[in-house]
Amino acid sequence: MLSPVDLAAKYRSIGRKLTPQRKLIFALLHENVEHPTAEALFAQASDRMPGISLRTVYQTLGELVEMGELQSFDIGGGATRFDPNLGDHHHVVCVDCGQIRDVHVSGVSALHPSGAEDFVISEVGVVFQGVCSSCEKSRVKTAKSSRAKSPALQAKLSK
Amino acid sequence: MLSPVDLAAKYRSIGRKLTPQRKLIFALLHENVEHPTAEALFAQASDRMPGISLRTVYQTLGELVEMGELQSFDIGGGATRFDPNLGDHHHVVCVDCGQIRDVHVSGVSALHPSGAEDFVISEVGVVFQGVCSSCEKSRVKTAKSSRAKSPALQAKLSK
DNA sequence: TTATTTGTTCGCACGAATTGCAAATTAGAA
DNA sequence: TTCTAATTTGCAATTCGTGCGAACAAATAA
Repeated sequence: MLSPVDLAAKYRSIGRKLTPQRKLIFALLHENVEHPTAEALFAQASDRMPGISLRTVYQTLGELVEMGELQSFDIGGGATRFDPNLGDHHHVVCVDCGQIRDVHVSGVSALHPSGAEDFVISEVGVVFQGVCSSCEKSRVKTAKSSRAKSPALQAKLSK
Repeated sequence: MLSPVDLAAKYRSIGRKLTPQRKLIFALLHENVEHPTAEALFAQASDRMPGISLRTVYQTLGELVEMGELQSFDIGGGATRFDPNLGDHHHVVCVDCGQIRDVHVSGVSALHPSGAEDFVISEVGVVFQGVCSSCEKSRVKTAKSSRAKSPALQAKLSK
């Protein structure tokens, strides 16, 4: 993570300014490991800086991504997620509660796609889907009643 | 891929009907390897069946996913992509033109996330990002002029 | 065959997530 | 302190989907 001084320098180097809003958003991103959405960051930012605009949050996030100081990704759910972790990592998602966690995965660089020989690959992303332990627990209780049927059948029956 | 007869049977088995609209959408999905969005399918469907509703397309896609006859995924760009390929496969995306291609990747099941020991993993998805050969070619021409600078700087300069 | 029930399609309104634009502010250089 | 370029904001407009109710269609019962 960049220090405030370095961040200011980085902004200056491209003719931009490190404003209080930018400083706050950058700080919030690094205090947070939940891969927040823009709206979530806006909510947090509003607490510390009442009046900050959602538009500014979007704008700043976009800039940081462009500057290479932030990663963004989509994994369903509609909203884009942001991750200040620039290191080599991947993600695990709980299909139940939606939490996203950074994980390390070895062996990823050894993966090679067959059927894309004409591509020059620059990045590889791995996403694991599963159920976290706390969701698994609450799931057990209702397992017999609600999870015995297929999703399609459930949908039909629930009408 | 399910034959029309099997698809009808599958629909019947859950008390639903294989309507002309459903038949068309299913067929279009299987004629298409571009992982279309709902809107794209709607456009294609409209050609063959003028008057079909976008609402019906969304509805049918949702059903097929629920029935396990279709996969859906998000990889940025806003719209959900649909893939009728139910086999074990992954995706490659061209960051330039946006094309998405199915690829086979061996060794995926051997990947294990460290930092998520409390998760019960059910699925793993791998997405490769890169540039396809045709984009690579058109890229070369403008390489010296536009790609020598960082994205951030380019953005600034293009104002 | 006609009436009835049940499942579908469709149009429309609404909601969430973003982005474009122009006016009002503010940070920094001179 | 002054001035200029960079920023922040609010608001309208867009895109992607979903909820809902009315009009339709298909299968069934009478």
